Amino acid sequence: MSKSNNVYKDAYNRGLRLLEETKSLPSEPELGALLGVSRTTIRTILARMEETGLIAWNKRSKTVLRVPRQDDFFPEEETDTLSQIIERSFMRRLLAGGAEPGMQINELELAREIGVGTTSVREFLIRFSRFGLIEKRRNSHWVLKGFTRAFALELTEIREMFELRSAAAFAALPEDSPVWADLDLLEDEHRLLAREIATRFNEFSELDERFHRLIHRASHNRFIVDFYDVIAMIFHYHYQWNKAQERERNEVAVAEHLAYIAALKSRDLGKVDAACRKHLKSARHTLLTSIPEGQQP
Amino acid sequence: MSKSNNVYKDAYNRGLRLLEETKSLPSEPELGALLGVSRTTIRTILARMEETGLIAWNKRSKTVLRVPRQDDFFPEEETDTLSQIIERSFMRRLLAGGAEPGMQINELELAREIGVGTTSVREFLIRFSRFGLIEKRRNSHWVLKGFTRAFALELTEIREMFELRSAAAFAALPEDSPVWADLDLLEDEHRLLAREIATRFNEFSELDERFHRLIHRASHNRFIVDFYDVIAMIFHYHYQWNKAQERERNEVAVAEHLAYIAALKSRDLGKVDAACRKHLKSARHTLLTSIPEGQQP
DNA sequence: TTATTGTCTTTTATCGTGAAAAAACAGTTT
DNA sequence: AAACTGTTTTTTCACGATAAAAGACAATAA
Repeated sequence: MSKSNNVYKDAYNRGLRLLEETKSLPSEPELGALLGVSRTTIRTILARMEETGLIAWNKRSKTVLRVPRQDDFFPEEETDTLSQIIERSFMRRLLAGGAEPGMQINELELAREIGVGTTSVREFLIRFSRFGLIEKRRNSHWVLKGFTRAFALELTEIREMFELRSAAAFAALPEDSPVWADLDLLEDEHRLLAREIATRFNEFSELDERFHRLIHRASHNRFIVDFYDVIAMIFHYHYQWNKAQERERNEVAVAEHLAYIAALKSRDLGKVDAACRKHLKSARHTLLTSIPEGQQP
Repeated sequence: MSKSNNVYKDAYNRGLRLLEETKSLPSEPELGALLGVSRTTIRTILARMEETGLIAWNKRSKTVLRVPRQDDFFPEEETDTLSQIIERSFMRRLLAGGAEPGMQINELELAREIGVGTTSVREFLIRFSRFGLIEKRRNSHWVLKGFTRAFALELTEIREMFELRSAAAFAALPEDSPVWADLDLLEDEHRLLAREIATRFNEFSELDERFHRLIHRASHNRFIVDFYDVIAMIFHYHYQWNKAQERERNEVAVAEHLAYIAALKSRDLGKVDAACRKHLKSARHTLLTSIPEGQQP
């Protein structure tokens, strides 16, 4: 196998959802823009849709014949990127315990275990190295630095530095900047979530990321914006392994976000600083308490 | 060709220099530690040294027979890593002009031009992407963001944030920390260079990097330490293309460093902050004035 | 018995190759 | 003629294979 066709499969699945809404599909370039793939892939999708009797396709006319059934969709797991598969697998090992700091990482073994080529694993490790959890020894193996307390402290130190600066930049943005509308929308979503926190608390992490990314973007600094990838990645997995008091934690965080948003809207730099600091402090606390004890150096 | 033996060649060249100093070489493991390579490579080196009549090798005894000549050394260019070759080639293109921001980067074309496989180029681009000069479009090509004024400003913003913090951490280090001795040594080197600046001004860049890395290390934060790689990389190439007033610039910088060092030794946070700010300001100015005009967006 | 050498095994670095996906080009339709 | 479809070319992505380099193990010498 040289390259999986997950791009096609994922786009196909998303394309199926379009069939539920319309009686005929738009032009190929339009579909390409809609699904974010090339026309080549669109044509492969259309070909299969025709084959399975979902549409009648003749040049410009693409008539929907029937609504897609559950078994028309490709299985979820076949739509993942190789790097997503590798990352998940790698993080599972990392968090499963037994992954002590200092331990060496074997490309070949990882590749065999996950069932992929070594090149993909290498490329993943290179990409992953910027998160600061692993390190390469010159023409030799990788070393696991581990998700330790030191890591969490170093991460949050930078995060706090960057976010305080971004928040200040945000508050200083002119009245007519479109970000204020974005902020209003996010505020509404927060209020809604706060009201239904009892049942929807697990939707917070996604909202959290969108909120903080909006703030960081105000810095207009690529290094600050990019650094949020590290935070997002850590929090993504952190949310998965630390379910203790998830509802309570998220409830507190939503309230802090609302206070933070109010401070931003007030444009009062003192208030912004205080609200930001308060939220970051509790975020740091949450992260620190969740570090597995076995991984202390 | 599947893998070049540059590790061997480079270690061999460094090994030759040992022959000039001693009459017999130490054990294989010891040599390995000395040259930073495995025993396998050491044995290959010894085998060649024996073959070319440099040493007599019999088990433990490795007697030096003659001093190495110039033609015993492998050519300099054969000792480079592939990634060094690719980086140099890539940067040359980037700085040669005609590399407008937004331009797309072609892996295959790069690989062909440099005469290497696509895998190596891909891995280089992934590694290089953390410098913020290029960006990947999801399952498509890379896009050049370019060495623009915006880039320089974003870079220096972070640099200043990080260095001010590191410098403060440095000054707060206890009396008995070994960094003070390192600082003393660096101070001496600065004084020496200041005295002979007329002839040795081009040695400043290397000293500059060592000095700033020492400071950054005091932060004890991997993200801060790692970020210096971005700065070092930019300054490395910056020094190559901007030779205007090099002597004057370096003379000023050496003086600023000495003031900075004095401030650190005084442990007076106010003085440290002032000296650091002053130096960073002139460093930023130097960098900004050197940005090629043609690359403004 | 401990470090060192000789030998064998494993892992990393790099390439060429082939399928998936993108992009370019050419011919059609409205 | 502008946008679309059909066709061809190019590029990206991922693999297996292979030489370089590292590492492990057994045999040996101090």
